[in-house]
Amino acid sequence: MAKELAKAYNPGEFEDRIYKFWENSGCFHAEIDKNKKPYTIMMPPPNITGQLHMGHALDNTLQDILIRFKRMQGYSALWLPGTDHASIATEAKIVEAMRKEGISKEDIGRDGFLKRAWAWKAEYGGRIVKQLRKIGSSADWERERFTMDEGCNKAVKNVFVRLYDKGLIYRGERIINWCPKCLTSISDAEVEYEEQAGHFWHLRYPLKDGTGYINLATTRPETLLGDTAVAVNPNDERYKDMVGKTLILPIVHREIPIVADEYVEMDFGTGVVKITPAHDPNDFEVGLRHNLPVINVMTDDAKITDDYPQYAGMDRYEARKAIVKDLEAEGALVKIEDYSHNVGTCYRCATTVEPRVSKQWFVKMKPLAQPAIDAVKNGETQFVPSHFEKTYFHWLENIRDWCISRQLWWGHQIPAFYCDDCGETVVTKENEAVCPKCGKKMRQDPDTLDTWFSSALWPFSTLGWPDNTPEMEYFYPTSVLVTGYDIIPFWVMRMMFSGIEHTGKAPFDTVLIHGLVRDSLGRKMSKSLGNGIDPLEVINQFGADALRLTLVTGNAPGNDMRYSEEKMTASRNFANKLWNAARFIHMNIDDHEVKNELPGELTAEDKWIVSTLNTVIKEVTDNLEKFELGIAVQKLYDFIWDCLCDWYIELTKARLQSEGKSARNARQVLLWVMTETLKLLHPFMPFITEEIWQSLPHDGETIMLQKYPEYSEANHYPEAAKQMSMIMDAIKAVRNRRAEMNVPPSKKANIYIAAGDTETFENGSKFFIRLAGASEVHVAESFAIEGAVTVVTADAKLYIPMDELVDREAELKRLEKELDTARKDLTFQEKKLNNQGFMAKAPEKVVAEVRANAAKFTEKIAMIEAAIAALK
RNA sequence: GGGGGUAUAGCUCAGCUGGGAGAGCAUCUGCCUUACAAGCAGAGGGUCAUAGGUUCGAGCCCUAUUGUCCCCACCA
Repeated sequence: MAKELAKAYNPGEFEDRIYKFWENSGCFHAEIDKNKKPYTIMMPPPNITGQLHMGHALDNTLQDILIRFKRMQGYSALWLPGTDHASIATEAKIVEAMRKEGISKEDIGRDGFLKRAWAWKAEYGGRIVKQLRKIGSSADWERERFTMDEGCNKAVKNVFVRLYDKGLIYRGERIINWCPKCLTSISDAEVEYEEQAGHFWHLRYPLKDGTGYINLATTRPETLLGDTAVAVNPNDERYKDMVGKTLILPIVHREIPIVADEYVEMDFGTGVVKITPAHDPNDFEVGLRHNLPVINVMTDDAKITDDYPQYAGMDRYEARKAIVKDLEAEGALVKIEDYSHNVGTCYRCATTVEPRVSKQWFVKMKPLAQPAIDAVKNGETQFVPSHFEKTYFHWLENIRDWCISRQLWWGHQIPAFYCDDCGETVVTKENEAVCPKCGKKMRQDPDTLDTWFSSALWPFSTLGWPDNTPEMEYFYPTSVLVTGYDIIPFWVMRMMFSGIEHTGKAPFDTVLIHGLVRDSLGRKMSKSLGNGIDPLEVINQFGADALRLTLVTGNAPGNDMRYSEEKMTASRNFANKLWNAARFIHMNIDDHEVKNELPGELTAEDKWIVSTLNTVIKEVTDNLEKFELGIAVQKLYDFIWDCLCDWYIELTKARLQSEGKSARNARQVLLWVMTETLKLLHPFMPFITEEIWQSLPHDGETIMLQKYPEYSEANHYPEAAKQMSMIMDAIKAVRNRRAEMNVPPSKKANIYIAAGDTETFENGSKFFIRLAGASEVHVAESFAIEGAVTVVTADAKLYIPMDELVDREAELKRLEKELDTARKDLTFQEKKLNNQGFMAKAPEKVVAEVRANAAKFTEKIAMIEAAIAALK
């Protein structure tokens, strides 16, 4: 039984209600079903600290479109959602909250802190997934996971032990990026570089033998405390004799050698570099090559250590000032230059990173990277668009070992145990360990793992791995990963090598990459700029469907897009258009018994809309299969607005006002076409399509489980389509002429249509009355009419006798102009037909098209010439 | 320094394996034609960045140049 649609489109009235209906009915849930093919998408887990932003909205809209499409196609479509524990971000948030209460981490200890963290997660961790529901995400919430839940923890331990046993995880004293504010190591990928204005301090280090000095420059004079050498290029003639000599380090007065190393550029500065292995990654490498001591001069919060009493406790910037002053006093400062250079900062807190030598855990990357490269090279996984493969290769080919230990408490604790007595290390999945040598209880490594270590396992840890679960068997490898290009190095890459290493299979068939949502000026949305748009506010104002449509329209894979309110208005207007088309159909069917199927007998216009829809079905499906979502939705937009609303509904109005079979059939076609169209559109705009579908006569509980429309040979009517386009062309031409002559729509006129195909125009003559301002329509093969406005199309010549409007001169001029255009058109086609190369090499289909065009223009020319003759 | 994206109508962007350039918005004209003024009908507006090349044919493929954006590396 049809129920009433509200007068205006008001998404706020039904979106939440429909979402609840879906969620309660369980149709988001995917089951293992051997009669269906699986289709799997793992939702990139948003951080529990996160708030829904446009990036999430885009990412989830794309995934939801794909998953709804495949679900309707009959796949067992699993979209597995979840959240990420986001170690640094979450820990920072909790530490900050505690700071306001005057408590520190140490005050409450590890267990107390973790208790607080879990409580925080329980309270706020679900916020983001609630927000994801607002945009219509049809995720399987029954399977929702968390990167720190028991299953993920099991997978993490398993992976750690496996890689350790294979020698791919090791612990070592290395130089790493250290954040003095977060007090943890961070990986190379977590360092962001920014241009900063700084200085070049030119220093003078004296030779021990008193024979002279060596000049060099530094941007960080405070690291001088940790200098253990000075380096020059081995090929540098200027310093050839110096190599091997000893210098006295100013202030500290330590003896340091001059070494030769290829790393030094002769052309830069004085060609001399001071070497501080403990505080610079390159210097560290030089130090290794020359066996230099590593002297750490800073504490973990970047203050000078007690080894240098005159600076002890100063932070690095204070110490810099003091040291520069002392250098000057000692005569070791030559000059100061302004210099702008890139400084590494913590991606989380923007504090300048301090390179630091410390003992950390690493993953050996080279052996893992190669199979991940191969999987994409051999097509096991493909990127869309494919050029992102290059980014991916570039990263993997230049990869360095991954520092995975973090000096944080919120995360997966490293499953390594140490014996405080004998120094033995045990790596185990168990929760405790006893020293195999001295039998003492061992102490677990206090550090946790990089957040990405657990997200790297997301595609299979969520399916029960390492156990060989039925889910793993059925849903893995997954079908598509949808994510932004900025996440390729952090996550895509790591999932790829993890999946291959641990399951033997690449985790996805396709990686669909999208761009960033920028503001209307093209700027990245950011908190500091305050230009972020809150998707929830947008949904409140325009509706989730409109937001989804905006995000997917005109958005090609991999490209950034701009958000603007104008686009939202346009999308909302489209929703309103569809809504009103549905209301129109209601108006016409509500008082009748209307079957939702095509009638046996179809008129030309019925066949035209059915056939056009049929083509749209085929194209949209093809586009979706190829991830061309923006193109697909554009076609639906055009079909609905242009074909269905502006043409078909208008074409049927006259019939609908009549009685009998013709009206009955029109109602049926309208209902059927609308229903099929709603199904096609449903993945893109799930709420409005459900609401309308429910209101119309239908079978089944929800549109989301209807079969996605399929192309049908029976609905293919090329002949009717051609006939209708002849009529529509003629109607457009008449409207055009009337508008040109400023004839008001209220002024009707007779129309005489001279055409070869009189039958088609006879049948279509009724349309001219409603759509072309005709009072009467006459059709014949030819007419001899004088003093009429003449309109020529490729298929017909139309006369509109409007004596008072006819300006013979103007009419002649216009016709001559049209003749000229038609002749040019013909020449263009003929040129091709006379081109031997074209005739010999162009495909038959193209040649035939050109021939047909030539014939059309020839005919048109003849008609225009006849019209001109008649006027004269 | 290395890698990549992008350049199409006034603006925002599509353009699928090469076959006479499209949409939305904006502009202009005329319409309250009983689904919709969040609408209808019509119009104007583009040497597809530049220069070469491949091809019967190039917005699309190749080369170079220019503008612009991004990523990586980090010369102390």
